[in-house]
Amino acid sequence: MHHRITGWFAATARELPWREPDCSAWGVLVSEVMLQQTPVVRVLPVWQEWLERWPTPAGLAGEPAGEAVRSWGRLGYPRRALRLHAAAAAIVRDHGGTVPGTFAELLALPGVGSYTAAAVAAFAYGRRETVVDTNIRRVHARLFSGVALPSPSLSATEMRLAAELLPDDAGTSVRWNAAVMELGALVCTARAPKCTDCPVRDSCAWLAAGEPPPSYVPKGQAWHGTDRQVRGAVLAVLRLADSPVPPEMFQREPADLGFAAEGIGVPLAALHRLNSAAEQLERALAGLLGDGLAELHEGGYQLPA
DNA sequence: GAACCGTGGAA
DNA sequence: TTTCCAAGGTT
Repeated sequence: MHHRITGWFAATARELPWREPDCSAWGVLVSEVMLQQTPVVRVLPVWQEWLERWPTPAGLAGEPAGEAVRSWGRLGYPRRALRLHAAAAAIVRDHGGTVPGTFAELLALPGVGSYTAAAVAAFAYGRRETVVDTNIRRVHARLFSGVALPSPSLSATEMRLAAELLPDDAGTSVRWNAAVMELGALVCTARAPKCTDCPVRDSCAWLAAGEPPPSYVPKGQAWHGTDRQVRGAVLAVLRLADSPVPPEMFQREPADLGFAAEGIGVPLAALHRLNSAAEQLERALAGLLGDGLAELHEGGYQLPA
């Protein structure tokens, strides 16, 4: 099993910049955070820009948090940008500017949970870590448990299985982690898995069981009409604004604002098109302030300085 | 454990 | 057009 999957990986793995041998641990950390719930193709260009602009944690830590949020662009979940900025500051303060290499040290960084800590320790430092992400969970679920999808939340049983499967040798374990993840991303996908391309289809418990459907229906997240949608639209305005945006600008028709809406007219119009209640807009603004994604300056909203 | 947090491309 | 979901983390 290990040989077949790692052999497949060696032959077909994607060339990604954060997988290059000369990629720094900082580059790996940035990639892992950006890849949290965001597809590779959308991360690639933003990652390149970040690493050119901030090749070290100190570079990012030396700039306002708002610059991290602004350059995050439309990757989504912008709190990740804020936490990456905070992580950079912590790395400078507590680790002399060098990304730490142990699971525990990494886990202590803002925005770094058990997956990201294990992934950075493994992929940046070659350590033997039990890496479990959504891809690995799905592969294990099908291959060994014979079910279409893993349960909604990560269980101790799954962690135990992943730990047992991990090769003893550190270098081999790193390749194993990356290979299973890649298999889940490219072949053993959530929808329409490409089983004919799978190197271990002969051993798959799910295929052997006749591809039984999922035992539960994943409930999707609502989007239209939600606070999140309004937050996103407000933040799109703030990213483009080069001066504080007065609250009333979020309420009015952009056409009525005239030259005042110069530069932010498009995202302002998009926000207005949502036609959200004043109460919802206030909730979104308050939420952004509370999360540190925005701050008040001379009566207007702006990205954190 | 559940809720919440963005965005865009594919099916 | 709507739904699904992508290298999760925090509260």
